[in-house]
Amino acid sequence: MVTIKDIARAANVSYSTVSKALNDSPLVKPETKTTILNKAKQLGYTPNFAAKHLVTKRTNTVGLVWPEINRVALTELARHVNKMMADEGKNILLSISDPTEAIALFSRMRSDAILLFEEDIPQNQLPAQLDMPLLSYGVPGINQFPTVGVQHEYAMELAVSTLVESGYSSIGYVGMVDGIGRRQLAKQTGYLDALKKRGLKPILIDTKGLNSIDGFTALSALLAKSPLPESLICSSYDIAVGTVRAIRQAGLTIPEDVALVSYDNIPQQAEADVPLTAVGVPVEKLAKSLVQELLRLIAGEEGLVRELVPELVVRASSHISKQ
Amino acid sequence: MVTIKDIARAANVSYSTVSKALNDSPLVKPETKTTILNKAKQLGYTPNFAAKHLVTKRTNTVGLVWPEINRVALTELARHVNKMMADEGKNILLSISDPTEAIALFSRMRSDAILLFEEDIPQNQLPAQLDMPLLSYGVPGINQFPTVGVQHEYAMELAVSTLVESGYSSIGYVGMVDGIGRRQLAKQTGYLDALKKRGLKPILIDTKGLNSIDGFTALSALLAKSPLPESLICSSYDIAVGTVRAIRQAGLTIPEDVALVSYDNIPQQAEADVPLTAVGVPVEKLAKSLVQELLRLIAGEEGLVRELVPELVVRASSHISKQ
DNA sequence: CTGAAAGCGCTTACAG
DNA sequence: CTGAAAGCGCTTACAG
Repeated sequence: MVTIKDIARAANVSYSTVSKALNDSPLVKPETKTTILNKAKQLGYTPNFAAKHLVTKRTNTVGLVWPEINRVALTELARHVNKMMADEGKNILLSISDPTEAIALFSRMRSDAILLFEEDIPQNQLPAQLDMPLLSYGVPGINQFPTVGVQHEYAMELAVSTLVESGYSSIGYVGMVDGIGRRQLAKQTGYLDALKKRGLKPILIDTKGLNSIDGFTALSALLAKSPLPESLICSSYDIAVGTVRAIRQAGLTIPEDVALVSYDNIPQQAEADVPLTAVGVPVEKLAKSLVQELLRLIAGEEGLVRELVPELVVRASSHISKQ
Repeated sequence: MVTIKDIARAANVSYSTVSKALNDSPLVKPETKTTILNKAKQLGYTPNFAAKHLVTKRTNTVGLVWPEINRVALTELARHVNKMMADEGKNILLSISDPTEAIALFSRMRSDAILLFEEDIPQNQLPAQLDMPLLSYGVPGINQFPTVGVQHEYAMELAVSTLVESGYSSIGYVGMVDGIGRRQLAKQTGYLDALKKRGLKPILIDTKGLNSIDGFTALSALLAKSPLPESLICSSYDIAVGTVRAIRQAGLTIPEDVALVSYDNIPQQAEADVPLTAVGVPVEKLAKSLVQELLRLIAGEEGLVRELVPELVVRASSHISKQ
């Protein structure tokens, strides 16, 4: 591989001058700079990350630990974070290995920071001393590192409240009910609390899975044996997609026959078969918050636990058109 | 961060001895080794990848370029490759950036090799000179780097042939028909050729997408207006999942009312609602082949273009139980 | 068996 | 503006 020494030789300067030119230092004469840059391109020079890192102590790399790589909303979030970090000159590198191994890897690589999409890593599964900031996206409480989370309970309160204001008192919840994963559990709890507070009867529809097809299957089964509630809250975008299909399949109309509010504030909700009313922290805000926290942590500032406030976006699916 | 010099100081030896001990060199006395290893653990030492790489010229890292991160079968493949490379002491690092950027990143990082899951990168979008082996998983032909591919056409021949042998002459194809992506196109071509060869009439059912829900929607729409073909070939596991649901939803039985063969040879096929007959290169074989090629390339051997031979696994979905 | 020395490819004070 | 020197954290011949 070509190094700055090769360029130096080709351009007839010292390699420290090459280094400065490559880093666009004002200390080098414009003409020299041009010559050097040309030679570099001509030789097909690619800077050596490792060597640079060794002296600068920065890798400009953030490790993302995400063994699952699934869910539309999480993928969307990863995409935004990747893009926004790139704009800051930081590269996201993803590992799908077990969290413990992935963290060890990023530690050896001296990533500037680690971002955890895996929510359920107890403190004791972490290396005893990790000289590296770590940020978790998830539900605070299970461990004590900095976390960006979402007020899932409040999101459900918003969802229930908009339906109640529209006159609904029969409100079902479509989601994975057996509480695998703290995020799912928090949503469900929020729903139950919001109904209880209003003296309404909860109707839990268990999807037994998190894919759109699971939402579809649960709703189809329900439709086959009993009428639907007047309105439904879907626990995620994926679930909502399946739910909508099942409802339309049965010849029912949204929102006329059943109103629907979906979790996950992502643009895809607007492009569903029926534009979906959604609650959740807008994915751009979530990504921005993660990126800001990451940058703060990298800058050596104190880690925080933050919970972001969900927002409600009303679209056709929860709004009954008067005719 | 603690370095080998810190350990040397703590263990009262030179840091070159520490280096040897850490690498389990036979040149260092067992007792000294033990002392050093203990001190290292005690101090929470993590080796610095960059420094090591700088001298050894190896990063033991393979970059995976996969902007999409979707599809069950691809995720399954990534998981297998990740695991098998880990067993070889190599770490897979995934980038979801644009392929060009991702490749540039892995180039600066001096990955030992790059694996492309993105199939459609023309040669001219690559850096002029990439001093690094690159392996593509996909359809050979669009570029000229080493490729591991699948004989999609033969897979479809297998699928059609097993159905024909079971007595079917009405065989539909469920998939994304407008040819986005060369993998999809190859499957479709294989199907059309296999039918043509037998003088059978092709029936293309366009899913207009690659998610399970797209398969479901396409089948539902079809069921609503006309009877199904006697048998169907689904272009992927995701599509098959949706297809099966739609068929059962309509009160039909597999394989009695419609026989089904699915693409993608992954264990998940056996666990579908109906165990699915599947064609494709078994995912472990595919992963093994990718890993072997990668290791060969890393060892400096010549790059090849290989196409693997799909296999047929017969399960209940294509087998009519005589009663 | 142990240690001193050179060097991997860079950046960055420091002289000139 | 340019270059020589030191040093980042390691490995690996080479002496002892």
